[in-house]
Amino acid sequence: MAENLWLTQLRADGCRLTAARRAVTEVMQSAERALTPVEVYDAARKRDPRLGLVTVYRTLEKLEALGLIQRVHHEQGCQAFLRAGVGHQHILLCERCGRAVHFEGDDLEALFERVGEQTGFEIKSHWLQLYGLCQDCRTGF
Amino acid sequence: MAENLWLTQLRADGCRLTAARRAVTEVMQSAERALTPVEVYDAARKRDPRLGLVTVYRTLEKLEALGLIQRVHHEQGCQAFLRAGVGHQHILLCERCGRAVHFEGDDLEALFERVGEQTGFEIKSHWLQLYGLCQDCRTGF
DNA sequence: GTCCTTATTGAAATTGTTTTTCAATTATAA
DNA sequence: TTATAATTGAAAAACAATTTCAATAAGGAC
Ligand SMILES: [Mn+2]
Ligand SMILES: [Mn+2]
Ligand SMILES: [Zn+2]
Ligand SMILES: [Zn+2]
Repeated sequence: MAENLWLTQLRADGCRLTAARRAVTEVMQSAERALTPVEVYDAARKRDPRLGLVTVYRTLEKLEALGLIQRVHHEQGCQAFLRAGVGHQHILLCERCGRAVHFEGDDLEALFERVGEQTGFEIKSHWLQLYGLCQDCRTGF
Repeated sequence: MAENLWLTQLRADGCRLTAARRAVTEVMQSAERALTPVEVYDAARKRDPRLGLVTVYRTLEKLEALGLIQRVHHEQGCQAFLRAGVGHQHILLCERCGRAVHFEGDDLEALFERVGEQTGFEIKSHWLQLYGLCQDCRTGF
């Protein structure tokens, strides 16, 4: 069988393993940057030419529900998906090529404390995204 | 005349002051939470019943270009607008009632330093949003 | 105030995206 | 194999945002 982890997860969730799901899964697993549904569609049809866009939407929804991919918010347009990070991580995006990297270790407790006191809010969660230039995009290309 | 600041800014940008712009401006200036274009439309029509949704889109675009309002990204749906913060500020949102508050004073230099070294990225900017419960929503209401 | 120019407007049409519906297909367990 | 029910893609529908365009009206010139 030699199933990869995501497919095993899908199966564990009661899903059938279809050509469509394999194609979308492979695309998302190997993507270095966040992809829109249409981008996933175009890439995945190279593996399964009969694939429909509707199924891409449905599969992305499923993968997101399983925590295998996550939505990436961008200044203009927020419908791109990326492999999810493990545990508590955030994303660092290259402004030029779009490459996405996860990082961890942000320590914001002191900030929460102070902001909570100043505003009367009880801070529950946060959302942090960094932007920059990746190694390749810095050095020539 | 007694024009308020946003209208003055619009005029300085060469805009004419119309009923539509006054209505949208007033709505956005007094909103305690981020509003979608349709929400702005509904609220602003109470002041200018002839207002069209297209003009709401156009006016929001203009106000955003002038830096008077900003887009707020939310897990489901990212087309809401809010008064912009002054200088370098971020947003704190109430998960229950949507109330939005600006705060400042996040110091992330050490994080950037470390993440930059680990990833090879040159960090250019960042995006931070906090979620929680506002005073009212914590205490009964 | 009146006139003139031109930015602005709203309705309608268009475009683009996401969701729903449904009959045909097909993965999987028996 | 066969039976069953999940899954699929096409088409339609719903929704969101943008473009087009003739009518309107803001604001400067007088
Ligand atoms: Mn964090
Ligand atoms: Mn900051
Ligand atoms: Zn790059
Ligand atoms: Zn609240």
